[in-house]
Amino acid sequence: MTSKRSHRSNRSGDIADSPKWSCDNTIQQALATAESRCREKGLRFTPVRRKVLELLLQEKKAIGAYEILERLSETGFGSQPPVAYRSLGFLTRHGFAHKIERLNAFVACICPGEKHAPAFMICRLCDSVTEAHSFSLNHVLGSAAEAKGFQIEHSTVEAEGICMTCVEQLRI
Amino acid sequence: MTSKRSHRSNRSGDIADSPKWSCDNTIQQALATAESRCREKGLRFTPVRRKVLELLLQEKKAIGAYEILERLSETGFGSQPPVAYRSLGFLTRHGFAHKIERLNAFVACICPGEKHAPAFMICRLCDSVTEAHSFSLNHVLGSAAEAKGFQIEHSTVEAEGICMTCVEQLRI
DNA sequence: CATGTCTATGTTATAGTATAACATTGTGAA
DNA sequence: TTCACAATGTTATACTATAACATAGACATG
Repeated sequence: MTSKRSHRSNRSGDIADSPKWSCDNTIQQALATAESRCREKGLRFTPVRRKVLELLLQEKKAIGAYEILERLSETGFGSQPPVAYRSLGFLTRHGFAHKIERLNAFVACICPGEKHAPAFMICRLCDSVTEAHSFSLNHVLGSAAEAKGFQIEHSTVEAEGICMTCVEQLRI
Repeated sequence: MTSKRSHRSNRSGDIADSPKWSCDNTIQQALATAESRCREKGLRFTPVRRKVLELLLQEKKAIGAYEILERLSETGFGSQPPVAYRSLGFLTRHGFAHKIERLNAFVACICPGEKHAPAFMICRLCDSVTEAHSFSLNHVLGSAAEAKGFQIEHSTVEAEGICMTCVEQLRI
């Protein structure tokens, strides 16, 4: 593949790629939060896991396991897929990151360590992924399921379209 | 992988696997409907495409592209991945089938050829996939997006859990 | 401190999912 | 008929993910 993902990025790659969205401060803060959440729960927030979360936090986009892996190995960690997948598994299992199913890629969570059923907005122009929480969405989904006698254990809600920033770019 | 999917099927495979959920009658009817929808829209409902849809209609579960491919080639069609992927692409693009992102697998659509934003209920015990339509769900999702200035073009809603039948089995 | 146990990391190998690119065939309009 | 285009078929390869086993750390217990 010249890849679904890279063709998605053709437009405005300059916008999405260069300026990191969060300042280091925020990232360090998020990492510290994750660390204490882990301590509380008796989980081990090891160096690889921390590094993977840091990499995710540095991006506004979702990143694939192999891109993570590449950056990990540049930093001296192992260079084989399980190294990335295991940390990603840990982070997603414990609510520090999410997998975006439509992209086979991952994002940091904005409310780390909490139980929640988020919805994601994926911009097909700038590739940004935004996490949203909607009580009513989950309520309605729950009702729809209940009506069929279905017990939801995990929900995936992903909307693809155009984000506000890109919509505005188009109007100009 | 001994595979996520095959381990998912360990329980009650007997229930889900043997009896096809729809009688041939219904399947033939669905195929006929698809055929006329295609005619209306000037689309070509070719033999491979028909066969793929038929295979999907025969299952209550989602099936992977390679499983489809295998059955296709047994029936005399080509045996290489694009053969399956192209038909699946056609069927999903035009609303005759859906991809279940969490499973990397496909299901026939229950309201073929219509524009709609379905939600799916995936049973982790019997692997059944049920399509549901909820106006309010889409409404709420749309509102949540609108609140962020996001324009939804396509939505993916997939709930994983336990279906009514399996819940009842557990209670017995 | 020694030791056994459990978790995490690292590696090799391989399975599973998907598409690019090009050759060939079929279909329909001019 | 012939041209243009869509569909099918094939080869080759890219991308995503996990199994299985070896090694190394963490940590509780005697």
